[in-house]
Amino acid sequence: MTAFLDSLNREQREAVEHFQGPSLVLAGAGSGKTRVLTTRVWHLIIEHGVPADRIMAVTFTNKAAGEMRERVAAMLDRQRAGAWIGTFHAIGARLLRRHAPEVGWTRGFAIRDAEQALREVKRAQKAAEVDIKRWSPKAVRSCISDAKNQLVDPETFARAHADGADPMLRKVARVYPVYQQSLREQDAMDFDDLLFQPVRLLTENRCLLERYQEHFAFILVDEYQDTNRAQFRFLELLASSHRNLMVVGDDDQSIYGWRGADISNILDFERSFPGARVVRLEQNYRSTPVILTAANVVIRQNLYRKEKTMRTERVGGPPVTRVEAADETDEARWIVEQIERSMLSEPSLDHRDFAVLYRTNAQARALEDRFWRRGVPYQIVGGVRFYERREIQDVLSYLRLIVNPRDADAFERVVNYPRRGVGAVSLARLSAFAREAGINLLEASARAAEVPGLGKSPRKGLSRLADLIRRYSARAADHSAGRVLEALIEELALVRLLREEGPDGDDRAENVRELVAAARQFEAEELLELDEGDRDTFTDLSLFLQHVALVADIDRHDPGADAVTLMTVHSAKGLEFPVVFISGLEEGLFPLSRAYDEEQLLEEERRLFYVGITRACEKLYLIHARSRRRAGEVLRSRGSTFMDVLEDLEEIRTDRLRASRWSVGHRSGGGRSSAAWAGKPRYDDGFNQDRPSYVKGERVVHQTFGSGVIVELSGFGPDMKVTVDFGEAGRKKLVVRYAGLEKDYF
DNA sequence: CGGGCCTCATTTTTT
DNA sequence: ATGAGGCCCG
Repeated sequence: MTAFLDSLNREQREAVEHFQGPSLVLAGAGSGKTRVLTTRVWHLIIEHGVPADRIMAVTFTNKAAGEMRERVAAMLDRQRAGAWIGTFHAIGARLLRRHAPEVGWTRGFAIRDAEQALREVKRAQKAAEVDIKRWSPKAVRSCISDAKNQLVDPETFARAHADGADPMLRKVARVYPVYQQSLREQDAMDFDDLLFQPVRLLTENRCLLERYQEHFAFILVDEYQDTNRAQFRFLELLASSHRNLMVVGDDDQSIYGWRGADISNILDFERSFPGARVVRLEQNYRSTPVILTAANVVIRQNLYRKEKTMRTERVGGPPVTRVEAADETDEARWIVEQIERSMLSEPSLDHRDFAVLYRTNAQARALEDRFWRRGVPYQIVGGVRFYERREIQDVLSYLRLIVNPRDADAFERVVNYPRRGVGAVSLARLSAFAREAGINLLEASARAAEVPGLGKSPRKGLSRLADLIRRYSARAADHSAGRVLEALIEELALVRLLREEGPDGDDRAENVRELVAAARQFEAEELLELDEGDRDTFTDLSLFLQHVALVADIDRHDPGADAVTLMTVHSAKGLEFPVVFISGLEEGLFPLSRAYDEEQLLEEERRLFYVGITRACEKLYLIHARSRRRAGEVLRSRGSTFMDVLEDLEEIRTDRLRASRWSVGHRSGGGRSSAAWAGKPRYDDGFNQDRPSYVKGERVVHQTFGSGVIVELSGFGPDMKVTVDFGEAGRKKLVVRYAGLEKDYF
């Protein structure tokens, strides 16, 4: 039994054996933190006799949760574990599945994904008469999301900003309450509600809070550096009485600041929980010292962090290789060839041992093209997510409507697919009727005959739809999700419909089939792990939808597949590969140009680079291209300054660059030489006299915002931005090359 | 009401 | 470059 403890180093053991009180484990990359977490759960159960279900372990991804669940179960040797292990969102949802009525929803509430939420924002903007063109729904959604993550409810927000100085916030102050009201009417929550509403629940219900404080005697949190305000508050509420809270994280790997993650949660943990025991895990078990040194040197550039240096007992290792390519095609070609070369010279390597990481999903395209053409197996994680594909959303919307007839978003998606002759006009008439009668759209459809002004075909289409949903709702009561899904697809002849759509139809039909398979798999595996109470309360179909709403694309990554992994650096967090290529290491791309504005953003980009480096066990390649197509334009670029601090690099140029006469005498960093192969670069350097330059205080005219005064300049070259005060229209930060500004000479 | 054409913005990362 | 969304016409 002590075998689990004996295999740990001193610090890991200290963390595992920590019993009561708060504790902060600063776990560097590759330091075995998952092992520490799982072993501690095991230790609490076996050594201290804590009942498994009184332990809550929170992770960042479903995948991490699954891994932890498995490992704990394995250690406990088939004793039913029963600990609450999951993401904040999953755990929040689980609590709400029990108590939602106390905050204004039913227990069967639907969960809106990002896209559904966006449509909801648009509807809310229309209802609140906030121009959708002037105020981008995406920006509004992100404002609302920020507010929820800061635990600001619609009323408080409206009170604070309705007459505020910021025009954007003034608009959001009108939209947010409408948006939230609409969600509630449809019995739906967005992702942020899964954090926000549990906090409300526990704050407003003293009794319940005490019950759960008592129940969750021990709380463990993974990836603590990525928690936001709402998550912190959730933990604080539950842990404030017993303070048995262990958080594990690495401030150097905090890369979700843009999503509201607050790095000060981890930096200030000792202040929030005085007396916390701090354990540092600085021993790295993953990478060669060469790679580790590179990582240390990079992250040391950051100021806003807790000082630490990862060390390893390993020795040697090949140098980090810096590769310069001509453009993204050349870059992709070189990477694929290098993988083939490596596998030839090192027969023990499999495709699965390689990963190609990049900053933005758009970069996957050129890479995929090359892998595909060379016939090298690959798997891409991220990009267009499976569950967000149009055909999948269409089918899922039927299921959503079957489970929850109040779901107007699902209704609108489904009402005219397949065609039922119901367009915008009919829908408006139906909505008006429904509103007047105080019923939902589905009920209104069942009474289509009474709706004034409806044409013959919409009338017929609507009552058929109502009938269809009614039949399937009945069927869902005693049939599995897979069966319901299959019957539905059959009845709607969806496969044929998709096939007839054209070239992509077959793929789409295939995806729909994959969805059926996913439902089947859910029933065979995941369903069994759920609460018995939940399984009694909800239909299988409802449980399937609850599950689908919370799976991310990274969860679909199969580390065992015989394929090279292509993914963003963000997605790669928590993973490791023997050989890692980080591609697109260019100024403006990695770091992304917008990060130049603020030191904090730049530090986050650097942490992201650090995360990328530390994914590699044996060999690391850093690749940059001299020119790259981005959004239709060819941009010239130079190697990322992030690489400048690295020493002892092996430096390579691709064949194509060597063959090009332009590479002779090329001044690195200058980026002045115009290359024949790169097409006509539109932006050469920062000193182009054809481009207007701006100074503070200058007057400019913008097409929509009118005349304004420049109050600030930032960025440089193609990324130059100006902040302009347009008076009535407010202050805007604009990218010069897109803004189409003209000088205002009065 | 639906199809096709045109414009426009996109260009970050995801539970 | 490419896709999504809006607008107009049949």
